[in-house]
Amino acid sequence: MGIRALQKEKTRRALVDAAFNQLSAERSFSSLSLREVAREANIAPTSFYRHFKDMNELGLTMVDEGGLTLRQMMRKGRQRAEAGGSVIRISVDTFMEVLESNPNVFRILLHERSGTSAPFRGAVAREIEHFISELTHYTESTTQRHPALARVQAESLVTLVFNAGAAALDMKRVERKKLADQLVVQLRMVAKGAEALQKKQLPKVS
Amino acid sequence: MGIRALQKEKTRRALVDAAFNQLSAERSFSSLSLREVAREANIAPTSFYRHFKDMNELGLTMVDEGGLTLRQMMRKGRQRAEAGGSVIRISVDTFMEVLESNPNVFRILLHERSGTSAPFRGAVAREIEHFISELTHYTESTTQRHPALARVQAESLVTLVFNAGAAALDMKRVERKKLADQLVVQLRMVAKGAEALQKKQLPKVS
DNA sequence: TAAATTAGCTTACACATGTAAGCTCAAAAT
DNA sequence: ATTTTGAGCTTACATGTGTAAGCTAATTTA
Repeated sequence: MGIRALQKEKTRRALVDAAFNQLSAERSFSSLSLREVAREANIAPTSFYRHFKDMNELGLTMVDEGGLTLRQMMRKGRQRAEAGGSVIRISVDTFMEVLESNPNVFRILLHERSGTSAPFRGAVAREIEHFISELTHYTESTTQRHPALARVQAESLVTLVFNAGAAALDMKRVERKKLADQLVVQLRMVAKGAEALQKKQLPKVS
Repeated sequence: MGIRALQKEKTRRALVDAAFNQLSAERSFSSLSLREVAREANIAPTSFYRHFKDMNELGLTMVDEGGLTLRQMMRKGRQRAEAGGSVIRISVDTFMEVLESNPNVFRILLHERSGTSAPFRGAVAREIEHFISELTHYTESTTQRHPALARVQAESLVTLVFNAGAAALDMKRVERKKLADQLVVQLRMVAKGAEALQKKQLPKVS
């Protein structure tokens, strides 16, 4: 990589990081202006265009990058669970830790999921689909769950986790701990329910 | 009511309606400008202030009004269910009908729930709390569910319904029908799971 | 009937935005 | 060694914004 391409990559990262750093509970991506991001990254507004066609392109990059980050960290958490213990409990704890250390990564997914840009909603939906898909396969491989049911179960779980994540963003540590406990109950409830539905549909086995 | 107060009320309604009508998949409340809303309502921009302190006040009014509308329609649906049939099925169908005829009422709740204004998030949270509360009481009165469990169950149900509603907004009738069916399965799953957890915690009864 | 109130108007201002045009000068290619 | 490329810059412009100041005219109150 030439010295030139290297510097370009560095500036591009500065732009992405600047955008992520400007996100907060009070500030969504769509409320950021090109000029603000450029200012934070220490480049002239018009230089922005050397890296992204427009703000949308930057935002979509952030969604992709964010989804990837989140999935990687959740996978790490699942590995932790292989050593023993409740997968649900450990996954929830991992999720909450990720949320605490990377709130803005989760924020952009959360906000743009119900945002006003169809491309953004699509990008977030794709990321969530990855979560659901991974979880479906995990469930199929660790239980005797019927594929279609495993899928519905995974969708429910991911929905509940994301919803709790959204609530957690507004909370302090102590409340968050309580929320995590409630989430664990919710997830166990879904798991139990899926089990029950499975038995109902396949009574011949018992 | 004097002829003057009457006209004022009429203009106020025109403002609220104008704002609701400008909402769409591509347009959130926070992206509306005071001038746009005033234009749509056929008044001068500065006259807006005769009715609302600022755009936030208009928005919070819309959230309150929207939440009320939604709850009223869901209550009507529950009455329909008293005549017989699955409460879950009928409630889901009612919800989907409401969504189809009042998409923007749901949109503002959905979007501002994860928006950038704490007051808005609070207002939406309060509306959702009403839903959860009503559903918790309903569950307690129709089953022998433990209060705390009924609450967690209701939270899960409302979360899943809202999530499905968000997805439904981007869909056409046929897809929506499929989504409704999946949602019914999810809700039954939660109900079954709650039942199972209840029996587990109170094995002495059986 | 006279005075007070007020919904809605017009005009005006300062400000932030996206982005077009065109320059510079160091790195890369020839 | 010379030419080409391109990342980043400065300047400039048109547009939409929130809202302050102050007028008008019709309703309401006294």
